[in-house]
Amino acid sequence: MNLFIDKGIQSTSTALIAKEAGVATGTLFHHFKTKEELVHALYNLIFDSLINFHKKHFRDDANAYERVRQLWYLNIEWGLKHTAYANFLERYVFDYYASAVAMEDVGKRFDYYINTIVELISSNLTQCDNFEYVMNHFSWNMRMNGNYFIAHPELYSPEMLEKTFQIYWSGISNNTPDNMKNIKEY
Amino acid sequence: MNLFIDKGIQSTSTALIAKEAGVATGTLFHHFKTKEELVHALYNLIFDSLINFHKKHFRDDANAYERVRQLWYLNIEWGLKHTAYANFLERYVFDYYASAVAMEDVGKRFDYYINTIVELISSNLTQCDNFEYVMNHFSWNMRMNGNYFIAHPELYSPEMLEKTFQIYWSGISNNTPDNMKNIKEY
Amino acid sequence: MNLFIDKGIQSTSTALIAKEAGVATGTLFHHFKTKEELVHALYNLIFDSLINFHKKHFRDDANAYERVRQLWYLNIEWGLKHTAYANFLERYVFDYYASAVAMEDVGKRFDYYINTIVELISSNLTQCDNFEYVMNHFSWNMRMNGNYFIAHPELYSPEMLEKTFQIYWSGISNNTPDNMKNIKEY
Amino acid sequence: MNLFIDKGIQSTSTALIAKEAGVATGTLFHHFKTKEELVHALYNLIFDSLINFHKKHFRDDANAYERVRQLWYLNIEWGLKHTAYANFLERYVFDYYASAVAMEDVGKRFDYYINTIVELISSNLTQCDNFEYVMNHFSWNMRMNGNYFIAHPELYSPEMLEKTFQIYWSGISNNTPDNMKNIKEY
DNA sequence: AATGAATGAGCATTCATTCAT
DNA sequence: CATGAATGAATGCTCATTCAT
Repeated sequence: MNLFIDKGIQSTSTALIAKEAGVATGTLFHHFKTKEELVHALYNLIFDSLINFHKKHFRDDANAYERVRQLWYLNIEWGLKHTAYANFLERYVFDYYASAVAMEDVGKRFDYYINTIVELISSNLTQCDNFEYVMNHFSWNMRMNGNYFIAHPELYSPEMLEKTFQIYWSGISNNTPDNMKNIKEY
Repeated sequence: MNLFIDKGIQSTSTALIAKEAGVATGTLFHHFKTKEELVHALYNLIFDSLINFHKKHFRDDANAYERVRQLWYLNIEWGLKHTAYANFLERYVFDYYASAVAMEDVGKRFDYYINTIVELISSNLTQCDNFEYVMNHFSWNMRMNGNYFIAHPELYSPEMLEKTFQIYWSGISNNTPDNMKNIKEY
Repeated sequence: MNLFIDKGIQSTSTALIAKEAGVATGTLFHHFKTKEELVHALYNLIFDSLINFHKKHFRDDANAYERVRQLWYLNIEWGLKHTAYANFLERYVFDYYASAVAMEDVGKRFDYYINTIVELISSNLTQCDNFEYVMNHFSWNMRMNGNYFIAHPELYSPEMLEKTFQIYWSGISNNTPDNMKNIKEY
Repeated sequence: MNLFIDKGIQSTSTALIAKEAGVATGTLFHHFKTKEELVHALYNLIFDSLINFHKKHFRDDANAYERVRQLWYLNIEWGLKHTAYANFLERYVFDYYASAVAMEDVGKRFDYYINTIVELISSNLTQCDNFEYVMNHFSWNMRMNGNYFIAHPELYSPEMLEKTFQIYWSGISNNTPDNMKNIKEY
């Protein structure tokens, strides 16, 4: 995992992985048919950690707003607890961006996540009713903030975490401040 | 460029580039000393296109709010005009993320961009006065929206573009709607 | 080794080495990190052979004249026993002439060789008291004669070998012929 | 020539030669069909210089001993006058060692050189009557001494040059020192 | 289950040479 | 005569994968 984070997944050779792991190259291929399978197994391990963290703490009975706030907190706190995991996930997401397989799997296990966004929209709490957009907007902002806190741990505090969520929520929520009503055409 | 977008920069071999370009491999290295130089030359070409688009349309005399809104529009519209350029940039930014050289260069040519954010903060228009955070938050949201419109061109409309900016701005701006004042502790 | 002798070290490709060795190119690089490492390993093997031959037969307790004569004999006889080794060494010495590393290593293991020349000079047996010159003169003449016998094996005989040494010695030595009359048989 | 001396003939690319010469690569091949032809032309130029220097100063009417002494002086002095030429020749001789063509050509133009050695032997002045051996021994010792003076110019003096010849001559000559006492100054 | 030598296609790069201008 | 872009085979080296032990 550390090699993948430091050098990138493609640039890390199986020989180096084996050496770092203290085993022979052949051993790698005894446990994993291909390098990709190894990478995917690591991804699953980490994704499981995330899901389990969510499962342990996520309160399903809260309302949509509270649930989306929970997801924000849980994701970022998990990332801060497991910075290497979070860093690996960033690498993985990018390198396998196009991989439909991974995304389908994510969808299945992220049902509570999806449901939250769906309910958020159907409850008319968001400015935008396009599911994909809201989902995308939520994921990116969460990732951005998680990465930011990992890169600048000294800036982290419960207040700052709450503030980041409020920045997110002020943006997407349906509450229009009065002073935004008359926007001049640019 | 298309190969880089489809397969990634590392995974595109010089042999394939040459074949696609209809020249011999040697010819590549006659024009560019290394593959990296070729990639960087392409990046410069594209970055120049972006900068020139900005220079052509950016009104420096507007206030900070209007300038940040201009940047949002200009970036996204440039991306929609040159989707391949924008896609390449996403690849490049990730693959060379750590490259300090590239970032330094960006900083120098993005002075008007940086100045806008600085003034935004000093004018007390933002919820957060940390330059790096506001900058990061702006860039990511802009990139996200740009990518979103490129992936879903059917959703693009001037109204939708304005809406995405308002979502961004409602988030980061200092205007707190009344109904957000009493946030329950979760 | 044979390829290096026939074509030169630089002009022998790793692909050809592998082919001649009956292995895949990759196998070469499994055993030796670089071509240079392979060449150096071969050199060490051969140099070890020379040193071991010397160690086995060289009588350290003889006087300087007898020791230099021994070196002459041992070098040339080793070359005749291992003509390919000697030929490779000629190639290597030239190609890596400037290589300070190799020369340093040679110096360390050739202490008895150096000591012999030093004592030869300090015993006032040579016409010239410049160490570097005497050393150089000795090495070149020895190499020349070794190569000559390898190229013309039909000319080799114990008498001819002795004669070559006497030609060398008559040149460098300080002696009038009279005091050279009773040379003990080595 | 300087590139060949510094980097070796093979390791100097035609592109670099052209650049150093301030012309386009194509221009090289306009004047010389191949790189080898260029190298050979340079060799001829330098060899001509040597031959001309010999022709200018060589006194054919001297006896064999005096003639061989002249050759020693002329060769080494030419080398000291044209160190780069001499260095190139060393490179060339080695890289094209096996080249029979070059050697044949040398033979034709070195007739006075060959004749000298032949007469030396037939006059019974040498310890050894094998032409090839005496020739080889002479050439190597001359080259060695020439290279030595080029590498250590501070050691050169007319006396030292005479001494090197005497070391050579004491070695190969048939004479007891008594009949070597009255050497005419050349 | 573990090993590590062997594989060979693939990689970025070099370079003598050609040729249209 | 001069140019320099174009060529493509060749080079040293890498690497995911295999397989006999």
